[in-house]
Amino acid sequence: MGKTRSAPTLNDVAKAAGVSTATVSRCLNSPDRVIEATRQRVMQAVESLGYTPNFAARVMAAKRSFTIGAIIPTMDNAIFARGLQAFQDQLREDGYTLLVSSSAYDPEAEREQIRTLVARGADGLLLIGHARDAEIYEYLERHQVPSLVAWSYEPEAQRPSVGFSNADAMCELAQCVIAAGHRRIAMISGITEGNDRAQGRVEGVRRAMADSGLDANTLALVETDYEIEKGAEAFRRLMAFFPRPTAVMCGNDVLAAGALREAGRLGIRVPEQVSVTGFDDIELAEIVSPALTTVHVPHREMGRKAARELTAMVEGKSEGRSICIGTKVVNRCSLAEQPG
Amino acid sequence: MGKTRSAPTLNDVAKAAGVSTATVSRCLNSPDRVIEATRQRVMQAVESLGYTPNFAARVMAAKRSFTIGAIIPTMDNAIFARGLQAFQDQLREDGYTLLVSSSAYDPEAEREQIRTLVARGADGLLLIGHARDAEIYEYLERHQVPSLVAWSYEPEAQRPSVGFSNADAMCELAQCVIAAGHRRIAMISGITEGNDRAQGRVEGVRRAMADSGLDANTLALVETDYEIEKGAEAFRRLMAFFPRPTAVMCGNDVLAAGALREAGRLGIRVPEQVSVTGFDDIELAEIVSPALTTVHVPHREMGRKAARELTAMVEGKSEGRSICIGTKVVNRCSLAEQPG
DNA sequence: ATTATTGATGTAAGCGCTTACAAATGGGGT
DNA sequence: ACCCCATTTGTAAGCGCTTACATCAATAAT
Repeated sequence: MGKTRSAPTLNDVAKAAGVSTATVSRCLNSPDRVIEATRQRVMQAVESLGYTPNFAARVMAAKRSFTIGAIIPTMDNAIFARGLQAFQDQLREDGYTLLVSSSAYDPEAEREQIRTLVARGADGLLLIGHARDAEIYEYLERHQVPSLVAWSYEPEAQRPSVGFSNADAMCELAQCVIAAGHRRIAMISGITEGNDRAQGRVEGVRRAMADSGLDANTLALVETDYEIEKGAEAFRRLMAFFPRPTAVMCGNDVLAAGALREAGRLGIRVPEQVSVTGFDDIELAEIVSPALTTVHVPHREMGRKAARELTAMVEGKSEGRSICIGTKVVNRCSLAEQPG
Repeated sequence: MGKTRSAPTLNDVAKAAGVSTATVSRCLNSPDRVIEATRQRVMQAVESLGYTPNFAARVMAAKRSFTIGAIIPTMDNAIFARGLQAFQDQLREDGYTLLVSSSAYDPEAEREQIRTLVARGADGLLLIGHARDAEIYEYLERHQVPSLVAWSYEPEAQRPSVGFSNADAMCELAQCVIAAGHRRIAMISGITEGNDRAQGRVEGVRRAMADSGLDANTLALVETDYEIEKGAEAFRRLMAFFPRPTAVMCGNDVLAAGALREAGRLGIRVPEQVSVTGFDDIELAEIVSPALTTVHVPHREMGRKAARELTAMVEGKSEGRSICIGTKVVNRCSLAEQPG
């Protein structure tokens, strides 16, 4: 005891098994190219030495990492959690590993992360939304790293994407709000700059208003970060407007949860006095009271499909298609008929 | 146009700048070992070629990755989110990158992830809780990868850890519950097998009961996964007990949120009829109604301190100390005096 | 019996980087 | 003028792995 062994290498295994490094490598990567007896001997050695291949060396030699990178705007709340989990599950099934990092909604940080992930040998990248410098795509092309956009679906964009039309989905919800008799509509949106999902959602509300003969310019709009407290703050501001809005549509469930909380603090009853809606249908939507009327996004489906498409691209089996995911309005309790 | 350039290497930069690869490498890694004029010329070339160092090659040559790995039991809910975010922030400040993966509370998966992270060249590892095979620690030692345990503090464990005593913290909360007059106490715990945090929390409740002269064996205990719906289910079962418990202490806020929701569905008023408590004080605790009385864990502080300690270990500046983080009970609305 | 063919294994050339060491350069100090 | 030392730069040896190609043995075909 006490003998300081250091980590074994391919070479050590080869020696122990009495074969060449090539054979060991083959045992590990394409076992069927090696005869049974040899393989057993090698695996034996691998086992007893407790050998783990050095990833960096492998990537370097094979120019393939079986790693997919994903850059999401935030990990702070659950917006991306479920979809990403499904993405990862599917990747794992197909033999890939996922590396995640968050950009904090900062384009500069995102660029940085993309470079990092590529430098780390990611075989493909999952990006959120389309808004992004062309230069980045050039960089990816140069490094021959395919990328797929999720949480957004724009068939006319040149880039492949897996997601849904944020505008259409929100428009549908807005139509429900209008159908419930609301005329003084307000919206708490995420920051729209550089965020096509947030933009789309605002656009959806405006479109529904215009379609119903309402003046889209009367939409009381507040933009803020995706945080519960920010949602609360925005709601308070909106409630000071005159005439006071009767429905507050939120850019996502997190903002809506904040709005609900503030309503509670202000003694405003939801939905009796003011209706509130969300977007995403994350777990939170069912927990708050009243439970949120929101847009359900099939995150798991989106995640899995994105994974399948991206690996197909990585393996040269697809040029990169765009896939549309359906959303639907789910009616809970936070939206009610506008009284009077 | 159309000319397919491929990613530039150190060599390309060296040629473009008219220096050797060693000089370029030095410009990038220890700029002060290179004279100003040369450095400018090199940086110029780096810039114009759009060069990004190949990470795998760098790790391989330098045997240092400036990457820290963290394996957490789950990403599904927010339990680890805030602490991990702080951990990452601090790491970044110190020039490290964080790689996260989740083990889904499966020891086998955790072992796998640890190997993966080490193979990827992680300089250090953050692990959650102490319960773990000795073999794993041997493996880490052999690969000379320091590791730090978080979310738990056990000075008598040989391994360094940053966290708090789960038992003490829960005991304090249980004392509050008992002080409020509750005698029929129930607990919804996470799965305790292989989870020292969950074990500690149960132990804390038992200890408080024993200390107050209650029979710890009368604790009605249900173990379940950390999911809202599981918490709800467990709560329902507990409410069928006779005599019915007057206080339900939950192993974390997520379970408590589920309990609260089920109470609503069953028409049981909290805290008038039954008190409910949580643990962690994640955002959720304030959102649910009634807001949860829970144990506040300073996640950010824990994350930052863990990061500092682990990097110190990686850099050979520390042998691995254990750091204790203080928790405190926060009184909101879900715990009330036991009537009668 | 001889040759072509197939399959298992070995040989060795990198992959793109860091770094020990060598070489070159440029002052002081004498 | 000479030597010494410090500073800057270059040379080249790996890091641990994969894989194209060479080799070799065994079997099938002639």
